[in-house]
This record gives sequence, structure tokens and C-alpha cells, in this order.
Amino acid sequence: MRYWLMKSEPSEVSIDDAWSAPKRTVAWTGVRNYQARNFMRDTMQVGDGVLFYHSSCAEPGIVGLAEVASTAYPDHTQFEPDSHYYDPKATQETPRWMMVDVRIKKKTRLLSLAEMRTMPELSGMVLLQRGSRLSITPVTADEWNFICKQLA
DNA sequence: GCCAACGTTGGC
DNA sequence: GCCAACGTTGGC
Repeated sequence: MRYWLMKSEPSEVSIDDAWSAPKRTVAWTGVRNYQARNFMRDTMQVGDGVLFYHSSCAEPGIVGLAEVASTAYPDHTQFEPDSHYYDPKATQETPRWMMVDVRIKKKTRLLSLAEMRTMPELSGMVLLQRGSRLSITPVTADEWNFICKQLA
């Protein structure tokens, strides 16, 4: 059982979008970074805990709790020429980009990035490290438990 | 819109 | 393999 923080731009897929999706589940399309892809492909398991994070918006921060709902499979948007996420070097035979399904379990209050930065318990979070831009980052059990307490 | 930080590309 | 140039992320 592992834990993750996954960023989504609310203008693309917000927590409300995911909440109202069938089975409260969305396919995590659009990851185009190898490290983030490798986390999904190599390390994520069904049932892993997910902190749903809003990025590139007025109030960035954690807005919900979710879980990994599938193993990794090819992200179909890489094959779609009209998609913003199209990758001409990817083929059906040798897909380059993978994704998992994510199921929302609970909408929470906003735990903002600014607030997280004030919490010593979270100072080691990958998310908060200088220059960290990864859209999917691992979260320790201690960080997960502490954050769940803040959100309760 | 700015810009720091990081990732990718491609010539050599 | 090096590294300069360019592109992207994402907070502010």
C-alpha cells in the first residue's frame, strides 16, 4: 500500500468533475513526463491512496482523497492527432505514455499549498521541495496520516 | 505576465 | 556524451 499526490488542473479535470463522473472515476490522461509515467507503470497498485491536488489555479492545494482504481494502460490521447496530448512518436504497437484510473473517495476542505508550507510535519514532502514540478509524487505514510487528520 | 527550475532536443 | 537552446510547469 503506497500513497501518492496527483496534480490536476481544475480547468481540465476538477475534483467536482471527477466526483460527478461515472463511478466517480476518471482516467488520468495527459501525463507526459517519464518519471511520473514510471510511477504509474511500475509502482502504483490498485487501492493505493491518492491526494487529489488542484494546480495552476487561484488556490492550489489538496481538495480530495482518492484511490488508484486500475493498473497502468496506454493513454489513448497519445494516438489522437487532434489531442493536445498527441505524440507523433507513439504507436499502438509501442505506446509511450500510460495512465491509471483514479476513483474519488471523498471531497475535502481545501488544504492549500500555502498552509502545507507552514506545517513542519510536511516539510519533507516531495511536492514542497524546491523546484519540484512533478505532477505525480510519492507521499509517505506519515505524511498521508497527518494530512488525513488535517482534513478530517 | 513573470520567471525560476527543470526536462527535452539535437547538433557536434 | 556534452551542452546550448528551447519548451514546460506552476506558483506568485
